[in-house]
Amino acid sequence: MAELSAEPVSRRDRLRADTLREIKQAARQVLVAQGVDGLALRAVAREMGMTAPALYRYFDSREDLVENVVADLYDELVSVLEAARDAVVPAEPGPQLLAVSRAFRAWATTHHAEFGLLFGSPAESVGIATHGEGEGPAQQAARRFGQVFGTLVAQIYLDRGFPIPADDEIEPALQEQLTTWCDTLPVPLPLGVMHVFLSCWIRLYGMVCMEVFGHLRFALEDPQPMFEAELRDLAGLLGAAQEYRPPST
Amino acid sequence: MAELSAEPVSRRDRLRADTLREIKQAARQVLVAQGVDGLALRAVAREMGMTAPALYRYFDSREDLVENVVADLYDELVSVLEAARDAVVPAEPGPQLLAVSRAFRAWATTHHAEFGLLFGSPAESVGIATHGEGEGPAQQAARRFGQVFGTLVAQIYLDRGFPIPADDEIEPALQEQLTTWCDTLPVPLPLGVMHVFLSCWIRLYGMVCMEVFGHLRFALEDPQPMFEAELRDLAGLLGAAQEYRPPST
DNA sequence: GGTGCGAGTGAACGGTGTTCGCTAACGCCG
DNA sequence: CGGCGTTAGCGAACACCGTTCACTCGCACC
Repeated sequence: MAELSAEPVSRRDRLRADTLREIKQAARQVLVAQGVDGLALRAVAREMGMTAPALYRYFDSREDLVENVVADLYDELVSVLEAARDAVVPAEPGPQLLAVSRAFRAWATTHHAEFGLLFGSPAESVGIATHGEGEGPAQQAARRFGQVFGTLVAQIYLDRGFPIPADDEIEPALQEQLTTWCDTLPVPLPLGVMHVFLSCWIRLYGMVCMEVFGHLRFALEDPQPMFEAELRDLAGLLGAAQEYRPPST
Repeated sequence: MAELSAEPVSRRDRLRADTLREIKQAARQVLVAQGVDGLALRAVAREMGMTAPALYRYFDSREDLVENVVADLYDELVSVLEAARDAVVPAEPGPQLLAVSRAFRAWATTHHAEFGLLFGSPAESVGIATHGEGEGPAQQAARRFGQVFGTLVAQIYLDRGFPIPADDEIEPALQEQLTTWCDTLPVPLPLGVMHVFLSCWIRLYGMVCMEVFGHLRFALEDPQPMFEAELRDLAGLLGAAQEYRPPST
């Protein structure tokens, strides 16, 4: 009952896939234990009783490994967000977006190093490596991540709408870009929705980023209340002000 | 006429200060040329015809050097922002804030590596190094940087006011923190002003950060129009909607 | 059952941050 | 003016890094 189908999964391939998983898992452990810059090939290899050159059978370079770890982290984050979303009853997009946003902040604040890798400066991580050409696995995973928020906002808009700027209120240069972006979506939406979504995401990203990177300590010791205030404001923008509820915890 | 006063500036101290300046300048050149992770002690020393161990006469560690470079970069950024502010005629705080915000984005987009060092993940730069204890030179410089925006917002509020939330509309936990922050200011301001300022700064930071770190490429090719749209929105929040003007360039 | 392929190793190269012992020049004081 | 202490700077060294290369071993397949 194992491989009835014509899968070309030889025993070797299976072992290889296992080691590949184990490497990424070890890399992740090193990442959380030692931080981003402590993520050394030799450390990863040591973690799993191997030597550093052996890793080159599985990844082209440290950069390549990091990129795959990033992709895995995105996928894990997406799972966390989806779990938070699906735990909301009744399943209305407004409260779901609140839950997902809170889950995002919770993940970020409890996964410092990982968050820095995904959302910090890509100077020494990834992003421009496969620059210009086809997007690497990290970019694709990042896209899946964005879709969690995007589809919820789209759902809210389609369900009952919220105030959006008219097309001619948007600067032509921005209009054009939003249009080409909009054309990549399966469901056509007004440009104003994309605008509002971007603006909301910028605020959420800015808030969480500043907190995790410690750039909010000059004013706030515990940024959680400020985060909730921003969240309430964002809910208002999406016409869900009456749906805002204080955090359950 | 040189040192008539009782300054204890011996010739040695003067030379030392000069070399210290030269080191930081060289470090900056290496930073812009090689990026953040290329900022190696040996590279800095090579740049100025020295050897790496000699740098330890001036800095405790690479971390220490980077922290001082960060402080210098903050100061330079403050100078740029102040120049942009003072070039506005007539000197009204609304247009000045617009100019400063645009100058901030311009500096960020043209000084990638430096921006990442100042506003990116502090994992491998600075910030938690002097953690808990007295703030290092970088923190102080960051404070001066924030004041450029803060005083302009305060000026706008004192000049003609803008809508702010009442104290009892702010969650108690946030109220308390805003109060302790407010108490450090020379001029007492309503808590709502601090709230609005924080919210605006979060949006500005989020926008610029996402652009510089490339996290906006999934939607926009040229983030400038979106930045202007956000700016106009922020001007509206500060009751300066009618003062908004498209960028001069 | 031999053979080829691939996983894994150890050594090596050039690079890094950092420490230590040394030299040599400089400022200060007698 | 001469000796002395301080200090800037150097070279070697250590441990670590990413990466390459020659090599061995064991499994899979013909």
